[in-house]
Amino acid sequence: MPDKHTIAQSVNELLKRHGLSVTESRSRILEMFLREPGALSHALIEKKNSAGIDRVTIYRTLQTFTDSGLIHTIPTADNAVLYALCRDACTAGAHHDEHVHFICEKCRHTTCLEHTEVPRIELPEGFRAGSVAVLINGTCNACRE
Amino acid sequence: MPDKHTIAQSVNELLKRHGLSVTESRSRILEMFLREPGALSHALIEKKNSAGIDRVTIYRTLQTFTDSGLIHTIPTADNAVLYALCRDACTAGAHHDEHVHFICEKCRHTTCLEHTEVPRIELPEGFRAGSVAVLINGTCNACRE
DNA sequence: AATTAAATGCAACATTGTTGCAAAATTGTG
DNA sequence: CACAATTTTGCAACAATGTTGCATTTAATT
Repeated sequence: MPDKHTIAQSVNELLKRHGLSVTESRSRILEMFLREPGALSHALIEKKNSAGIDRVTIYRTLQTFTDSGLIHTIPTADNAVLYALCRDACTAGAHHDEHVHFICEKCRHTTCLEHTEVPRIELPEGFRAGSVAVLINGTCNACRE
Repeated sequence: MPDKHTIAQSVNELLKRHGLSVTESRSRILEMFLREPGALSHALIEKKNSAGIDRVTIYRTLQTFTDSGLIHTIPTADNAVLYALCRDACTAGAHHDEHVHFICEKCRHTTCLEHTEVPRIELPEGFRAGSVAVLINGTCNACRE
C-alpha cells in the first residue's frame, strides 16, 4: 500500500487534473477509491465515512467524479450501483471503461479486470454498438480455495 | 401481434408449467411481458398497470417470476433493474440468460439478443467465471436512420 | 486580504423497496 | 360443486435511497 504522502499528492493532483476544486470531502472520498482495490458503493462509502461528510455531499461528489471522468459506474444485477476509479485514459464526457468487471460470489468484492479485453461482438443487422459492458460473476483469485 | 386468445392461453400455460398458481395479477403482468418485445422495469409496469394492482404485489410477482425462471433481471448502469422473459430453457434456480442485452440510446428500449452468443472471455489466473452478462449501449435496428 | 464563485450541510421532500397481517382468491379433494 | 387448506393480495406502516432549495461555509482568483 502506498504511503500517506503519496496518496495525498495523488489525490490533489487527480482532482486538479480533472478541473475540480480541492475540498476536504472530495479528497477524502477520492482517497477511499485510491486505497480500495475494487469498486465502492454509495452505502460502503457512507460506512467508511468517519469524517461525517453529509449524505447529500457524497451523492453530489460521486456525480461530479463521474461527470469529470474520475470514476465510472458499474451496473449490477441487484440494483446497487458501484463506482470505481477510471484508468487515466478517461476524461470528462468520454469514459473508456470497456474492461471486464468481476463480482466475486464469495466476498462480494468487485474487481476491474483492466487488462482483460472485451471481445468484439457480432451484432444482428441494424444494431450499432456504442459502449460494451461485461459483468462476470464467479470466484475471484483471493477466494479460491 | 398475437391475438388475445393465444396470449391468454400462453399466460395460463406458462404459469402452470412453472408451478405457479394462476391469479389475476400474475396473468396481467405476465401478459405485459408477452406483449412487450423487450424488457420492462418495475416503474414501467406500474405505469401500464391500469388494473390497479398493488405496488407491493408487483414487487412480489417480479420476485416470484424471477425465482421460478419465468423472467430474468438485466443490470443497467443507471440503477434501474430491468426484467425480461426468459427463453424456454430457463427453469427455477437455473437461469440460462447468457445472451447479450442491448440498450438503445435513442428509444431507451432494451432488447434481448437471444441469438447473439456471449464470447468466452479469458480471465486472469485464479478467477473462475460463473455467469457472464453483456450489456451493449448503442442504436437499435428500429432507430437507425 | 477581499471578492467571486463553488461546494457543503441542513431540512424537507420524493421515490423506491420491505415487512406483518388480515381479507380474499386459488387449488386440490371429496 | 362446495369445502378446507394454502397461497396470494391489499393495506398500512416502515425503511432505505435519492433529490432539491437555500443559507452558510469554503476554495480559488486578483
